[in-house]
Amino acid sequence: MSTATGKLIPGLLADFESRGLVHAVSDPDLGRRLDTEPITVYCGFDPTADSLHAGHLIPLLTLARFQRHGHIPIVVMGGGTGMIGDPSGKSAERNLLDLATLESNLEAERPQFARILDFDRPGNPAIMVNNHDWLSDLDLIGFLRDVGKHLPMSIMLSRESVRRRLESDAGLSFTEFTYQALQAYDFYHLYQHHNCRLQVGGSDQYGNILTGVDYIRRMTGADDRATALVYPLLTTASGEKMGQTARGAIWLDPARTSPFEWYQYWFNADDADVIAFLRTLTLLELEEIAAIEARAQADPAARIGQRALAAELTRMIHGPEAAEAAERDSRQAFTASADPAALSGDVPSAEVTHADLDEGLSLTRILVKTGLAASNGEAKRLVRQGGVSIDGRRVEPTKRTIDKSVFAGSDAILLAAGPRRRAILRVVN
RNA sequence: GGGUCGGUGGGUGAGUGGCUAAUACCACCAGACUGUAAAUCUGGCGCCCGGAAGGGCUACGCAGGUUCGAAUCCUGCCCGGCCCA
Repeated sequence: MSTATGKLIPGLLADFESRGLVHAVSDPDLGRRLDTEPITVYCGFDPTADSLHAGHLIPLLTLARFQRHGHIPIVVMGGGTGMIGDPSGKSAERNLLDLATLESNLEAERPQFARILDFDRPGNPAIMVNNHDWLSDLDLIGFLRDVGKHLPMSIMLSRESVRRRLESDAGLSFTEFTYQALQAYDFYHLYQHHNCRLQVGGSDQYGNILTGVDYIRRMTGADDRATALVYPLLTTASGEKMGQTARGAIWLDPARTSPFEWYQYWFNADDADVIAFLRTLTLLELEEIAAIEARAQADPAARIGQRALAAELTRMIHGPEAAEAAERDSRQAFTASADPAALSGDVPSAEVTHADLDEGLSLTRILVKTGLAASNGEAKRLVRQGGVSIDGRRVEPTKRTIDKSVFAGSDAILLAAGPRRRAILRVVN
């Protein structure tokens, strides 16, 4: 983390391996190369939303690890390829995004990258480029002659992502098929203009990246090789995509996923996942993680791993103050004698007036208003099933309304829905 | 262009005129047990109104039509698979 500028720290590939972050490497010599010279490495991101989400943490951190070891990371925003859509890992043809949307998404994500990568680091600053800048210059005939000519059809067709889609009912359009050619061209462009020698990505990208590696070799004939390094696609112990919930992705943007919710997501990680998450999703040293693991095993009920994971990730994405607040809120909101007035604004909340209270409030509406239930029906169900409590006391399944008596003189109450969701209801005037 | 098969709720995928807000599995939610974990068991899982009983609305690619009644039949269109050209 605190490395002298430009100084190379050896052992990077071994560190990746120890963390379980190496699925495949195309050059067996990569470890040595990384230890002897600074290498420029890139990873592509498709700006499909106006925020990054938890699924982007691994690629983001991968680049950060390179930078901290003295290498130069390039973030390639897929402004051009985002208009095409990568078939890898997708079961259906993707919606194409228009340029204006991509541009605004890209701008929104830029500061999120800057939280993890240092764009001003002396010696090896991170670089961000948009592949629209060069892909949009390509003309069809030039592309077919200069790029397409060097891409063997047999290899491109044999790619797992392509084959699977061709065999599926969804099919594959020429446009999507072309994606790997554009990605190959990206790599070549960066090889030429930024001296980029390595591309990293998820294992589903391996074929695409190798297409680029081959293309560069054909074009340059150089033995200064372009290389592919891919990490395994992480799933949770129950086989789910990491960072996805039934209600959708969890986001880095605090307006989409509050720091409290972000903290809670990681706090709720399964025991079976938590150590792997610490290794792959944080920059904590392996020895430190091993120490956490030992303590966690000695006392699983203390959820030491989850605490460390949630704290570390919240600090990384939202900063130390937000992390401390999330920790405090979580401790407070999940004890029986919680004081709702002491909770920060990051805990979901809603407000009612004294006049509302005098009339009597529909419990159903309050649950919806605080976001604890998505619809009135869901809220009623929740109450009927005994899943709601107020200030630590179970609400009777037959209860329909609440009045000022539940506030007992206070101006806020803590609502709980099930074991792991909390919200505050405040009275205001 | 011709033929043929298909498009169902978050996912997979049944259903081929009323018994179907729609089988099953997964995911998800709640309860019990726990540690804000896992496993297990129980219940639930479109939207609105209602304390409830119940009622209303919307939904099976899109638009029309037949019928007392359609996810199911007919016509046209859109999208996709496969075969032929």
